Amino acid sequence: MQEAGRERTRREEYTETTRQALLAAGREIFASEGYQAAGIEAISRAARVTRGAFYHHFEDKKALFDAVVVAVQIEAAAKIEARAKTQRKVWDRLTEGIEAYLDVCLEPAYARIVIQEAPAVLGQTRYREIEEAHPMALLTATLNALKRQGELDFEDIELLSRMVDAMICEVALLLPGAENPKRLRARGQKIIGSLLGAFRTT
Amino acid sequence: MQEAGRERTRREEYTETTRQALLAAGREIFASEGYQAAGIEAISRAARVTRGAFYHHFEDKKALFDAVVVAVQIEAAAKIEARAKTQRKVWDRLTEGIEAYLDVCLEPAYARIVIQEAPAVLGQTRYREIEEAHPMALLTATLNALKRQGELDFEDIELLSRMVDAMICEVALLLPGAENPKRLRARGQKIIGSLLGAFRTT
DNA sequence: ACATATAACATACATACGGTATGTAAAAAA
DNA sequence: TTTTTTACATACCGTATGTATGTTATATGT
Repeated sequence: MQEAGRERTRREEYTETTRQALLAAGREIFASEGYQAAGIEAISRAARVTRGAFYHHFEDKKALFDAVVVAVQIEAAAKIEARAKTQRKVWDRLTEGIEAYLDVCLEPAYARIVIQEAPAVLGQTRYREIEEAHPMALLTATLNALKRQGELDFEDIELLSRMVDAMICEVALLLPGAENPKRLRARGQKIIGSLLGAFRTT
Repeated sequence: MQEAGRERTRREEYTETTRQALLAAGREIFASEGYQAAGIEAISRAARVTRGAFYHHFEDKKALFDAVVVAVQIEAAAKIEARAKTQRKVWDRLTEGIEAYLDVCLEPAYARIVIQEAPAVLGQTRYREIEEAHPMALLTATLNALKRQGELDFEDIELLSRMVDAMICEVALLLPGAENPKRLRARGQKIIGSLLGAFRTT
């Protein structure tokens, strides 16, 4: 049995390290090969362990994928928040945050793992659960702040957030295949801006 | 060798029938079990043939899924077009079409096969190819008509269509889990309407 | 300090599923 | 009538997931 407030043992450090290795390997291979083509054997080898170790740390393949998505989303939210914080006025934070979100969505790993595959692999409900807890929480919070300040007027901020989120992802998925990405991005931002503008009061 | 303009033989009718049976079975089982869980064996059994027949008609599992998605999308486009045609003014056709599109997205089979799984299974590019050819073509055409009539002003109608499409799908995916679907739907339509309103000139 | 238990893996095995190669019967073509 | 082709069925193979069992090092209790 473990004592309550005990020091962290070396062994625990090791295990945490291998767990992280599995997570990192999964992230890599899921991003490059896709969920289905990513073999547990390959992931384990990349983490320099056997499949036994894998199944010791994760229930199954889906569980690893879930963990990867959560990790990626937490990271994304952090990046976005950092960028947003560079602005003082709330409305500027919003536009900066959207900009940052778009940049994140353009990372190939994020696009493939989170946007393209996660909804299908984890199911809509679980996917939204993760999304709501992390990157979308920022959007919702910012829009709510604007609403409290009387700069924005709409009943259902949660829904408005989702719509903006959907539009950002749509633009992000379109960008890699566009013949003029800069222009497309500008136009996309214009559309998103127009939507928000429609509910802007000041 | 086959003659050029020859009559349709009974045998050809039979083969077409089994192909349709496979397609129908695939549609059923993909909708209820999802792509990954849907076994080719199960699909073949449901179509009352063996796996040999399956592989005679389709290259592989993905090919069947592709065919199913195309069929579903063609059907969807037809439904939407029919509903839109009930209106005379182009702008009313647009809103009626959006309404119809939402209804289609709410069918569980459509939501699962087309919206949730198709992008991941077929890949973004192929998915968009199908989407562009069928249900989105209507949206784009209508918006372009409005633009020509001078009722709508935006440079990139294609992009605007995609945005509206994304918003509709977002609402549709949110609806089944909502505690007040009617209200959510109304609010969603309001947001979409606001976006279009932002580019409306008249 | 020593025995015991448990955590962190490795190994081996069972199973299932996708895909392929081959076989066959009926119908169309020659 | 023979020959070929089509539309399947059967048999088989490889691979990937998941599970059950073994092993070793470390932590714990006496």
